[in-house]
Amino acid sequence: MDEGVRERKKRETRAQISEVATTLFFERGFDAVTVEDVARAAGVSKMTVFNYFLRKEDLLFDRESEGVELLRSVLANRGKKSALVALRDEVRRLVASESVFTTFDHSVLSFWKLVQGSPALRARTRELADEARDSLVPHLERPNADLVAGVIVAGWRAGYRAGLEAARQGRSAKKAAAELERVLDVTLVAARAAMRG
Amino acid sequence: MDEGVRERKKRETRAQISEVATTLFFERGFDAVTVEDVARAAGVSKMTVFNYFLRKEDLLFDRESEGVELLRSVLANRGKKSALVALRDEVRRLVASESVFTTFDHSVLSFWKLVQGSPALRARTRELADEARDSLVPHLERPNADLVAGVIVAGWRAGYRAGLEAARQGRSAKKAAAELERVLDVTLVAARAAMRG
DNA sequence: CAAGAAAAATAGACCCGGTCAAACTTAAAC
DNA sequence: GTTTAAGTTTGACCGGGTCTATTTTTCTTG
Repeated sequence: MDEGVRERKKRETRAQISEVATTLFFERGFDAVTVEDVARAAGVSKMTVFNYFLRKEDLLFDRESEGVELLRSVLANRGKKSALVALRDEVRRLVASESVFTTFDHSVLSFWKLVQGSPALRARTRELADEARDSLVPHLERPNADLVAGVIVAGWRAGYRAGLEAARQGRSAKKAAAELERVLDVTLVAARAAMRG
Repeated sequence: MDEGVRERKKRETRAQISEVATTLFFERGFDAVTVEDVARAAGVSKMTVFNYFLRKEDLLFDRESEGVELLRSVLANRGKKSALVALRDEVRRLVASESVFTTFDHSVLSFWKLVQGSPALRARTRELADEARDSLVPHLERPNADLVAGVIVAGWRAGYRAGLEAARQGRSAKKAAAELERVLDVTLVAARAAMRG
């Protein structure tokens, strides 16, 4: 028995809450929805919500940690490549596979707008960025590892912003993705420069 | 009449509150002190505290915006220098003038410890970093300005961490400051690389 | 100097995110 | 079917932060 009734219900409840919450957030904006609103709409108590999600922001960023997970796995299975090259190659692969195009479609633009509209959510993105940086440091060669990790994360954020901005201006998702790739290429150069010292 | 009783009292009250608050924070830790504690100790009401300081964190970071101010003035009066060189020169000047040494003395180490011990304060430092980045962008040459600003801020943060870490390990403030300067030099190289593309 | 305008401080109620303790419900294990 | 443990709920509580109405204080002007 891999999954009893208990486990199943937990998974369902969690998914239910997250889904309901996301819907409400898009309808009314993050700050205008209280946790109790979410709880009521999900047919559950406020405590239960906080039982599944540590912070209110996690209701939205639930699968955002997948990004950190991907980062980790790329660095873990990089063979003889340097961390920098492995990351660059992964980005190229993503852009080539076109799966990244959906990153800059309309739905993600409104997601971005939602995030930008809430101080708490913006703060959470910053926190996630710092976490990514810290988890990156051990995979980089010793001198200046902290700086290099910071540069990479700064580059990722800048690339993301550039892509979203391009998409916001009505350019195609493909062009937006290309913009992301370009900024990341520049970032790679900068990171290498930082690594040499 | 440049300053009536009204202005003077405002200034005094504000200083009083900030001072009392800082003392309490160092005594008991940021999260263990409530705003009402601060208000009571300052002989004032809670509302008055929030009247002078928008957020609780501002009670501690009151003069932290001086840094942003310095940044602004350096960039404004840089003559023909590039923004990057102007910033590098300012850092050199600070380190040479030894005024930066006090940045890594014991009192600032405990300040740092205080900040690191509180999620709210750490979040605020991240917010300040992003604000600094955004205020930097307009002063940089066009292509990749956003990325370059991000690199500079990442470098500044990394340098600061490096200096504090050196100080924490018992090295002299002078050596810690030299460490900061070294990281910033590397950052300059990386930023230049990012600028060229 | 007196009286009213303007600014600032106060008390108090209120909202929301988040935590805690204790009781209750439900599924698991025997 | 009874015990045991996990999960949920309720309700109280705390602290940051906002709002309103009231009072105190300073400034101004006649």
